[in-house]
Amino acid sequence: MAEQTDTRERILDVALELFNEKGYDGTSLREIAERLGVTKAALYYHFERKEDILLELHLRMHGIGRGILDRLDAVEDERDVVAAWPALVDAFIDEVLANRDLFLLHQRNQGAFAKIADDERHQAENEDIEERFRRFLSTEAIPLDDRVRMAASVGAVMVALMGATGGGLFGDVSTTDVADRVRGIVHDMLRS
Amino acid sequence: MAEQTDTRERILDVALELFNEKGYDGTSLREIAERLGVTKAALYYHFERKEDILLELHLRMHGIGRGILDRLDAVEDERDVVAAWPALVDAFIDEVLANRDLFLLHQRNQGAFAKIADDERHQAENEDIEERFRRFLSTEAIPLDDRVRMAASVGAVMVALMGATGGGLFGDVSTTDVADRVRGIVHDMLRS
DNA sequence: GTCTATATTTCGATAGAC
DNA sequence: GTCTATCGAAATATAGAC
Repeated sequence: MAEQTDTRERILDVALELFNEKGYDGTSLREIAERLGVTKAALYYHFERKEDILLELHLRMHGIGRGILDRLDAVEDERDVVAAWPALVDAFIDEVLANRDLFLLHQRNQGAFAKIADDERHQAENEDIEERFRRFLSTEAIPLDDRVRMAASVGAVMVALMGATGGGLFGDVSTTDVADRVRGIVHDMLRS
Repeated sequence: MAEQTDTRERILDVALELFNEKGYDGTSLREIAERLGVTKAALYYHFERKEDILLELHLRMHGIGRGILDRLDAVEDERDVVAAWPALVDAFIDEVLANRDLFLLHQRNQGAFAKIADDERHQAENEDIEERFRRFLSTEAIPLDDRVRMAASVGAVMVALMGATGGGLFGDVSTTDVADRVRGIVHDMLRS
């Protein structure tokens, strides 16, 4: 069985593609249906609203971030977070490499996500991971310099690595090659 | 005179606000007009098309980036770019501090900008600054490690500094305080 | 589950009075 | 320079046959 009930999966795949190409708002259900080879109405069998497609993709992104943040929460003393950070960044890099499209979606459609953030369905389950991340970076028990370093390391990974995988930011260089260098650079950045 | 002919300026201000809140595509002219206290039709007296509002904001962003990139082009030998980079990042930080909303717009609406990039009006004058930036990072005469460091430094500034100014990423810490630390961190990052 | 309609809303844009 | 009124297009969403 299963055979073709994974139309739902195919919808999500195509939607993710198109949302990254033209943005969430700039993508119509008609376009998704056409690229998928079905009609618009078929999409409504699988998702009640267009929003729900974006929401599901958001939740997957959420699951990825949660694994990392849980490891952050597991650190007993807040001041030990700094020591734990390099390993977490490595995990983050692995996730970015494996789920680049999802991270790209999140980065490029913050406006659309902000809209559905108010939604009950969204607020119910999960606490926003960005919110949890923010709380860590507001912890006064951690020296400000370390907190800025942690935030900066995330930005460094995002720009250097995401640019390398998708846009060929560095020309014809293998992604793993760039990833290794990013790891080295970020680790250096984190030893204050 | 001048008195209220700067409705044009107010439109741009409100549009920049809304584009950052809900994205370019997610913002309707009706919303802009409402927040401004005028009607939709009034907007069309100042701008022929919705695109033109975005385009004007884009051109301002462009003017900012051009100053920095020109200094990059002024470096004779490509391999000296690495040595010149720290000073350029400092200039970049200054611009981000002074024009945070414009940088946010550019970061959050890459898709919308890509659409108008094909436009004749846009292509005429200026070559896209991101394209010029990309070309530098593809220059094989510069060691890959240095190029990744340069890209990473931009990401570090964007996340740490933009987060600090807008969202209070680090709690109640002054922006200039964060900015100084970002400078230090990025300079460290750039001495290979 | 997917289709052919079609209802409903909203958007960008224009015309013309003031 | 701003308004009211409206047009045409495109979008989301629904109804009902198959």
